[in-house]
Amino acid sequence: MAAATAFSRDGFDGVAVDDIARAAGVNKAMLYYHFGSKQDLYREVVRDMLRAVGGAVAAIARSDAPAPAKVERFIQAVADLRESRPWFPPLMLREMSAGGPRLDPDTLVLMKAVFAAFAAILEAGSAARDFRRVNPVLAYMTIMGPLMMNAVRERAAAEPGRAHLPMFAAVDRHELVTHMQQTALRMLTKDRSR
Amino acid sequence: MAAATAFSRDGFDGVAVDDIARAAGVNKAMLYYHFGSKQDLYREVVRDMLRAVGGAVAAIARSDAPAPAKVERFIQAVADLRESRPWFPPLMLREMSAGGPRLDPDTLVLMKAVFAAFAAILEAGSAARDFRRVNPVLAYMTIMGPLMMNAVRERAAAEPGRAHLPMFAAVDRHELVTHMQQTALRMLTKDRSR
DNA sequence: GTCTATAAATAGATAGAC
DNA sequence: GTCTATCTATTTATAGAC
Repeated sequence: MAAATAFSRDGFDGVAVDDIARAAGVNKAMLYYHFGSKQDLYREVVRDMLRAVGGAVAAIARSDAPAPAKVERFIQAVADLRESRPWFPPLMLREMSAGGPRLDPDTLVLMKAVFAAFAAILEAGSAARDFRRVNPVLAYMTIMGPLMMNAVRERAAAEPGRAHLPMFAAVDRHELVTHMQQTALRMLTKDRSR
Repeated sequence: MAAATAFSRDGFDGVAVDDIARAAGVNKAMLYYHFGSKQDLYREVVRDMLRAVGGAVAAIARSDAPAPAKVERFIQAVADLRESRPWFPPLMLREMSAGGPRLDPDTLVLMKAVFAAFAAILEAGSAARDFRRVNPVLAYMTIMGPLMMNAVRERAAAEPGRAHLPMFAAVDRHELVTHMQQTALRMLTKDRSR
């Protein structure tokens, strides 16, 4: 979706509907005909994203793998979603930074489902004594935060004249996933077996 | 600074210079007289923020505490900066999400200093064999990511009609800092003695 | 359904009085 | 240095032809 790319890069206010239309190969009146308003178009983009994330995460939570494997797959899934929908992290972080003024109740339900699936994984791990008890909100932030922030870091790194800065050094995708899987399990497990 | 609050909430394009002026108790022409343009004003806000962060972090890196204590103080300092400058996390995440189009070379130097100080802490820890070798960029993301993302999560949680959602539950500041300190050290240390 | 043209509002920036 | 008034460009949104 062209709108998703534009919104994630320039923000809701930074994008002109005209530009979205041109990028999508239609004209402005078409967008208004199909979506009603700029805000409705934006909401559709956010919802599509949240449905994708929620679907993937819920499937993992429902599976019957051990909880540590579920956490590893959760991290892999979020990393994969970032590949298939590059606008996911910046759009999410922008919306949260703004205080979520364009998150209506229907969209909040979708966000809620994502977190609920993650929390269910933690709960399963605690019940099986694989995990110690951790505040699920903090655990969620600890896993999602680096994945989201690294994605926008790479976005900023891609601009010209940045590559030489150490903080914008390229990080291999597999290295990122492995690091986050290890860190997450170190955070969650009681013993030192990993 | 009123401009910082406005930019962090609504983004560069989402704020009208008129609104910033009103919030600051002056008029628009005054802002242009003193700052030249909206972009220059924005850059001053970002630079002020980065100078504050860089100063705090560099002081910690320079101190002669053991590396694990430095990491703990780093986390505490970032959490404190978020209190004294609430616009810090959203402004940072927004700018990175946009690809940093308003980060000029002088501002990048300030960003570079923050990361350099953090990397120096890691290096000291590795040299003293307190830490295992970890990609410093990933370690930086793993610590900054949750702190930044939790800050904007709380911002979104503050909007009306959100408090009942589990993902917007309040998290005690001390609990956040303690959790991040523990998680960071679990990530960095070879053994699990903590 | 798809387009062109345009209305109506708003924004960044400046001129010029004091 | 500080203000009011205004210019100019841009933007969301819609009217109306086809």
